[in-house]
Amino acid sequence: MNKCSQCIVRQFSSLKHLTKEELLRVSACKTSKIIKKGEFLFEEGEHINGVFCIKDGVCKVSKMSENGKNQIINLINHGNIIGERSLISNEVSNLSAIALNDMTVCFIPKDEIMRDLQMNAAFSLDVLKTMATSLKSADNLIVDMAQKSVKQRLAESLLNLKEKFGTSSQGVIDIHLSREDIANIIGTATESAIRLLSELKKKGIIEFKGKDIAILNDQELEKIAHGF
Amino acid sequence: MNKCSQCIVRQFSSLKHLTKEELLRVSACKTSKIIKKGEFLFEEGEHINGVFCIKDGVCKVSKMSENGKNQIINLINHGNIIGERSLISNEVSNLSAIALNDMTVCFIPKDEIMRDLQMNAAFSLDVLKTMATSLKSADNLIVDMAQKSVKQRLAESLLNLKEKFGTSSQGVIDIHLSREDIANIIGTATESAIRLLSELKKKGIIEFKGKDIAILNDQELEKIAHGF
DNA sequence: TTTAAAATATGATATTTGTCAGCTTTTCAA
DNA sequence: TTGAAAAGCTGACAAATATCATATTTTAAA
Repeated sequence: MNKCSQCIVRQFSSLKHLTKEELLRVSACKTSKIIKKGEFLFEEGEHINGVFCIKDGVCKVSKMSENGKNQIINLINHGNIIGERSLISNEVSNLSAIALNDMTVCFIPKDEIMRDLQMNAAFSLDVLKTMATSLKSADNLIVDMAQKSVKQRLAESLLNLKEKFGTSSQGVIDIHLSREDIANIIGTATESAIRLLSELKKKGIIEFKGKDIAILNDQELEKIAHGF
Repeated sequence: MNKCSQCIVRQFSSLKHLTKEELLRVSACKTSKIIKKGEFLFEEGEHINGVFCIKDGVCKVSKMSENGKNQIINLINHGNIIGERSLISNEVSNLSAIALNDMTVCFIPKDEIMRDLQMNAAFSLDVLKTMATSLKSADNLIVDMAQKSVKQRLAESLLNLKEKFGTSSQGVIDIHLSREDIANIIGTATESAIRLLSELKKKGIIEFKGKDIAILNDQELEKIAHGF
């Protein structure tokens, strides 16, 4: 079994504040899992009872609206932790997490995390800080959703994806999303997303072949995103 | 000077987890302020350097979008605390807070709160819980903004306002908002908000005279909010 | 490999929402 | 008290977006 002390998640998450002894305990009680592309990490309404450390892969975090449409709230990359909120608020999850590609994750049971939260102030403060940052992005997203046009949101999302996942040698953004997923990120109909992507392509601002998308003109895309 | 131990804010916020000694220290270093209707509690980009306890009054928490339109993210009632996020993330505020009526607030400087966060695990865990809850509502708001129509959002907002602020004897919701503020809550143009309010009035679902708004038919409004 | 299902694409059209203009009512300070 | 400014209201129209229909391409299972 792999040790948590060596894990990528430890480097990038609040877990870096755990002591050696705490890490050993976590190592001892964690379970490892492979989640295949398209499978649920967890579902809306589910008791999670712990947190997931993402060692490899990416998942989309989404929520069903009352209209029956899915909204993707966030994409979570390897190195990150997910599920800590429901654990802290002690409620069933209000979100679903679905693997976008094959994932390797570890599951740490609730009791261990809660114990560390209570005993280790540095850890607890760092989790607090992470949540404060999440709240800030959530606020920004609320404003964007409420006030920006679909075109602006698409432009911004493409830039965010490039920033978050990087690009391959050819400038292709390193994440493969269906048109439906893109639409569900920006909060629009799939057809609208497709149309606007085609429009950006026609204008030479982006290029794509299937799910391989490359941004050719970042500046122009930023202009659109910021409303000039 | 009033003691924090008697304060309404203590009853309803995480401060209830502070010990007697901690409360005394807070009492000693806090400053009291009157904020008049329309004045800023704090502004976007400002270093807050502490938290505000709202003893009386209501403020709107908003953010300017890049399009130059204001979005109201939340309304904060007396008994609550505001400003803890920027304090925790150690950044300038990304939000503005403006008094909707005359307010009485106390300001607790950053150092005192940070000290309590580090020393008092129960307090820190409760702040964590509060933030987890805020994140959940933020997620819900993102989904609503992205997926619901303006009409749905208006219906939902009216129900939320009634729930949050209660009603007077005549069924009038106990908060006075301008049409512009209502529009900025639901994320639409003022004219659209006015039009939809008129429509609801014409259908007998709500009644209003100026800023006095009463819901006559909660069920029907819920149907609209939930998309039936 | 074949083939059915899913994803992508595009046109036509309907609906929603925003914008602009002009008018009335309310508010508030001189 | 009054008059200017702000807020509220409504109509006409424009722009953005959703929906429906249908065709094409891609994917994946048999």
